[in-house]
Amino acid sequence: MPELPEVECVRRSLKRLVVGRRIGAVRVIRSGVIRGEKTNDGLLVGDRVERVVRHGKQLAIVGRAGGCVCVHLGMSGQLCVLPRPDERDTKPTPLQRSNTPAGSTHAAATPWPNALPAHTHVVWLLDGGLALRFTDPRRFGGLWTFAHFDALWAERWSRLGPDALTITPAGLHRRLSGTRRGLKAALLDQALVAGLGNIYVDELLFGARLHPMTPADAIDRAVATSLVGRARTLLRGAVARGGSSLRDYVDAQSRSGSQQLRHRVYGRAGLRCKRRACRGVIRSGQVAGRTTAWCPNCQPGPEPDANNRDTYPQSARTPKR
DNA sequence: CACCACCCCTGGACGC
DNA sequence: TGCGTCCAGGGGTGGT
Repeated sequence: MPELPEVECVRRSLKRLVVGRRIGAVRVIRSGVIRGEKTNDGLLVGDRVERVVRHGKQLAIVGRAGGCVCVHLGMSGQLCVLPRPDERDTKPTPLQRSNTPAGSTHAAATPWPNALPAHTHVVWLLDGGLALRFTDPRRFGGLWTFAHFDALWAERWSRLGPDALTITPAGLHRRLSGTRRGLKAALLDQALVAGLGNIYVDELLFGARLHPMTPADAIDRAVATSLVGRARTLLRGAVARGGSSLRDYVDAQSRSGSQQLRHRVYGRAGLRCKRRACRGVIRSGQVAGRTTAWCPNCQPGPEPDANNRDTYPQSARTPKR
């Protein structure tokens, strides 16, 4: 669920709360979520947070000594900064213990926060009495540790396209003209442009009045320019509203956003098009393997492949506003 | 290269 | 009320 705006909101709130703080200790509850060195060094223990960087949907917490932890929130990941419980509050009770996955080690020499919500995988203890928690029920997200920020770029972020907020019209045009895929598939491809997901691609295509199956290489320079402008407006607006909180998205201060109230097609299958002059009904179907919503009036184009099942009736049953 | 199916995983919605 | 089933979603991988 977190796409560029939500990840940017996490970055900003995280930056306010953790930059300059020292990481005193880390507790790894589920080590499987960490790829790369699972050592104290890899997880910045003993280091001080220098900055928090975002590219596309990914974050990096960079330490002063140069190491960094890349965070991908996947579908349900959260990074939350909270006051760390007092030592006297951290004595595990039977109830709290039952939340702890079997196999986790309770090396309780340090005052660990024990009253952890379910699906908490990693907890960093910061100075100033704060704790940073990584939680992710569905575990589509994860952490990648790197000795240097450059290594994160070399090994991971270089595979991504330009960030959706900084891509140039010429850059997008060139990249789109290199593929015959539909716009929906192309814009979801993080190697083409980084940061867009299912929600914002649908919203962007609606705003630009482009059908999701429009061949990407049919986009001319002028339309690419318009897409870049619309994407910036859409994404910046969403950041200003704190992102889209559909299910469980919150920023590092546990605040939810309100952009979901402005969605014009996503989650609105079966409902009336919000464009005043349009009487259309939003439909949805499978495009590029994703549930896709569009207005057939505002976004004329081919119907999806006849073999694709049309999920319209099912989606219409549960309009998410 | 393009595109597909499949997998990862859980909670929420739904049907009975 | 309670249980089974379906499904969303990003991204990686392996096959066609």
